Amino acid sequence: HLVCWPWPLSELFSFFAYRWEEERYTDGVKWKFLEHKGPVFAPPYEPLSSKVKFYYDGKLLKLSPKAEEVATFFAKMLDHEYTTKGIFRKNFFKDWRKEMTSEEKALITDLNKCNFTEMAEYFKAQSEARKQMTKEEKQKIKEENERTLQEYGFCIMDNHKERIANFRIEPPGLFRGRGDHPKMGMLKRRIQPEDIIINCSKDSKVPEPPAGHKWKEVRHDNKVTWLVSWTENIQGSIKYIMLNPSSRIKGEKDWQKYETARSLKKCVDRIRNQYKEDWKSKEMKIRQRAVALYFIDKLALRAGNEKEEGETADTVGCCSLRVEHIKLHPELDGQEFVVEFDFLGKDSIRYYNKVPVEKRVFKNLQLFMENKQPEDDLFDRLTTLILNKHLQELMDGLTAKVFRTYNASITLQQQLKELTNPEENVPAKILSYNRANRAVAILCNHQRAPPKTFEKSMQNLQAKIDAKKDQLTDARRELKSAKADAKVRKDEKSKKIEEQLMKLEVQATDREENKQIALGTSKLNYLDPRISVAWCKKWGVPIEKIYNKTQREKFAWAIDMADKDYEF
DNA sequence: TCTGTAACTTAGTATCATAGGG
DNA sequence: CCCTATGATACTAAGTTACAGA
Repeated sequence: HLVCWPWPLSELFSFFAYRWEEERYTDGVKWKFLEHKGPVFAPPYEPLSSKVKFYYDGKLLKLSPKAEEVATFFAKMLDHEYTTKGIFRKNFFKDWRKEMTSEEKALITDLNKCNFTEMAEYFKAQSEARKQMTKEEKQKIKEENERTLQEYGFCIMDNHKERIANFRIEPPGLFRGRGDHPKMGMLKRRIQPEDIIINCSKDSKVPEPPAGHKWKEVRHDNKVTWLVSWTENIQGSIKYIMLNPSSRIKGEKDWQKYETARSLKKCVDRIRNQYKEDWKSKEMKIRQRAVALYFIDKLALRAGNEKEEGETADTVGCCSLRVEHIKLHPELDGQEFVVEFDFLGKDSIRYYNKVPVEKRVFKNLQLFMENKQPEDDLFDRLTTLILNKHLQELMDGLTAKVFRTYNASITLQQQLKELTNPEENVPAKILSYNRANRAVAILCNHQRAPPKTFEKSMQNLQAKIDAKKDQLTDARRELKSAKADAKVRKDEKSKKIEEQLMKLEVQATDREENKQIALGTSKLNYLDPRISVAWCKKWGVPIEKIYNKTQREKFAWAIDMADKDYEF
């Protein structure tokens, strides 16, 4: 029979014990049996009704189906700011023209003369209509989605029925990278079965391609975890369909990641002493490596691989920092040796920080910057490969990103110890948890755009608080004037209101502090879940207050494993 | 040993679903 | 009961690291 996550503790342990002891999977074998139904393709394009008009240079023009499809991609984005950006428009227009007939190509030579407004309005009306659907219509769609999920959303890997993460092929559309992306606006082409590589086991039932089509390839590679792959046309990179985080294969990997971070804990002092020594090395290469590692450790910076210029947005990590990204202040606001960082990191999120450093680090940075232009590499003798090779020698499995995991998790554990007040009630404890989580998010620079409705929602909450305060005043007045026999009842009532007020105030504080901070990323990717589970058990906070259903599924292994005394 | 590519994790945001207040 | 604010989920881009092959 098929066993789904979350499985019982005994089974989890016996499974892993079996794996390690019997070495069931050696040499990178990831599974023995894999069967699935293949991907779900994007729905085919439905040509617009002729009532929806497109105008070129003020004149009505019926586009060929291919050109029309691409035009609708642009029309759907019309009220986004980026359709006004030069690069977006240039890339879009170039790719759109490739889809045109020769007649269209000859006629349509200027994007500024294209009028997409009727198309845009048509799609807006469509989405309005979708919102206005009756309950029954919505229910029907929901059931349809559920059927698709049941058919395509699961696979069998070894003895488990597992949820697939992304079983739908990405639909065609216009590419919008993050930040200043040189390829924004390019056409992301439609993926056909002929583009798809299927991966499954030899003894499984191979998924059928859609009628009249063939797969590009069917392979049986059990050294990888993906079920389906295709090559995307913007960067030429490979996209994969893989399993959900709740799956055995992902959970096991996640666990392993935190175990590696815990082994760093055991030797981090030695490594820190070593890189401090290396600041004095006579070899420039070693000094650069040591200063970079110090940044990675202290500031939780990413490794910073080299990137191909012009292919992606101009972002950097530690090893790819340029001279222009830091400023040295021998003295700033009463502090000595301050380094001011200002650069765009992953997803073009700005990293801005002023950090006092050891004198020796400061002097080294001055040295690295000597006779360089702003656009030159700060660490010109260093790459992530060199750094990771060095780290591998210091500890088995150590790479630059382990420091982020380690520092995030250890920070959570410390902060929880510091901030949790045993006397406080559950909502206050949860505020402490969120504050500990927040300290990590700040360390890892996990930012978000303040929600559009932020101000309004704060006002609403404040109004609720004010109303509750009035209610409390009334209740207390009633209590005072109440007769002896009603006193107890009235007192309970004010107590209840007090508690509600306190809850609201905690909520307001939490929300305010969280305005531009995203907690989700660290919670999902950096914090050893066993720390949180242990904290919940220790303080009697229900785990549901910390992890929602999906998160509990992802961290099922940790929920089973950790007791209240777990130490990262 | 170097380089390019494959594999897999990490990331923010758009969209969807639903709980809870009016 | 309906509506909307909010949390959950879907989506897919953008990183890191492992690894194959020249």
